[in-house]
Amino acid sequence: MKLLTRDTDYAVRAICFIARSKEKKASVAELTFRLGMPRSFLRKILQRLNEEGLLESSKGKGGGFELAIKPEAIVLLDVMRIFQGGLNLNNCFLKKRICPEKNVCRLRREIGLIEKGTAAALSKISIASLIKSRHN
Amino acid sequence: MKLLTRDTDYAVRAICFIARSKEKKASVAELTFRLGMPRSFLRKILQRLNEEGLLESSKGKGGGFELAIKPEAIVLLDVMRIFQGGLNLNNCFLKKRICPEKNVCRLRREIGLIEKGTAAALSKISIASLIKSRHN
DNA sequence: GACAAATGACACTAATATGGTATCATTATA
DNA sequence: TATAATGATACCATATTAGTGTCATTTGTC
Ligand code: FES
Ligand code: FES
Repeated sequence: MKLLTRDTDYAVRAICFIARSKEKKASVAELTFRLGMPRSFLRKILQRLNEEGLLESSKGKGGGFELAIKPEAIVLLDVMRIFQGGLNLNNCFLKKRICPEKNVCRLRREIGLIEKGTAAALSKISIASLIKSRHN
Repeated sequence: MKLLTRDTDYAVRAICFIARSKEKKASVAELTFRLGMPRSFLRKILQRLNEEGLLESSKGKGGGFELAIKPEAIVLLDVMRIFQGGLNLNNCFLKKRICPEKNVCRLRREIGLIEKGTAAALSKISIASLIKSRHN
């Protein structure tokens, strides 16, 4: 299984590119060209990031996307949550009902802890930290 | 996103049940009844666990499934790998080719580390440790 | 104002994964 | 030989993932 899906991945790379660019702003055209992502798909992703408040868009000629908040303030988990809904415990089903032992279940407790650990790790990695090195 | 899919979950619970049962063996009928899982689905899962060497099956009347190895030797990651292919880095695509920066990419390195950490945590939880408490 | 260059909104599609069912064959025991 | 079990395997329904396409709207420039 994959921790990050494609859209999360594209989103992170696009955000990194924008954060690193001189103008602090980029159009879909430029991003498509520089990052080689499918144009329409990328547009959808950027629009979503705009809705969610990570990016800010400007329409019309010369428009594009820029960061809405500082690169230190954007972490992987934020992006992941937008496209994948974050980490989540799966329910245990017992005859199609949610298992009554849910709260005492050892398995569920352990998995819950692991998910928390993973989420914490994903929260430590910011866009700022990613763009320090030359590569996305 | 969910760390474990349904089949992994069912598998773990079934293995726990078998490990805890007096006879150290159980039939699909019994498991279906006691764990309330869809019968056919469970069968498929058990067959797979048999193929993969975690369980051993006996056919014919009085048959069923028993552990092929000690409960201490089965960890969550083993089961997960069988049904979900384990944790895996997603490839970065650049114009439909695998990204040439893959090896120097900061993002990929960080994600790789997180996956390793998660996998390590999943490897620490054995069936033996799960069946110590009364609940799966 | 006309035009071009940009995003907004949103409907649609294709491919794959997930969750589940069903059937017939084979084997072992009583 | 009847019965109770698994083996093998095909099938199905739904959800998720990945991606495309179109028309509307906004904005800067000539
Ligand atoms: S929550 Fe149902 S067995 Fe764990
Ligand atoms: S591997 Fe391609 S940008 Fe990270």
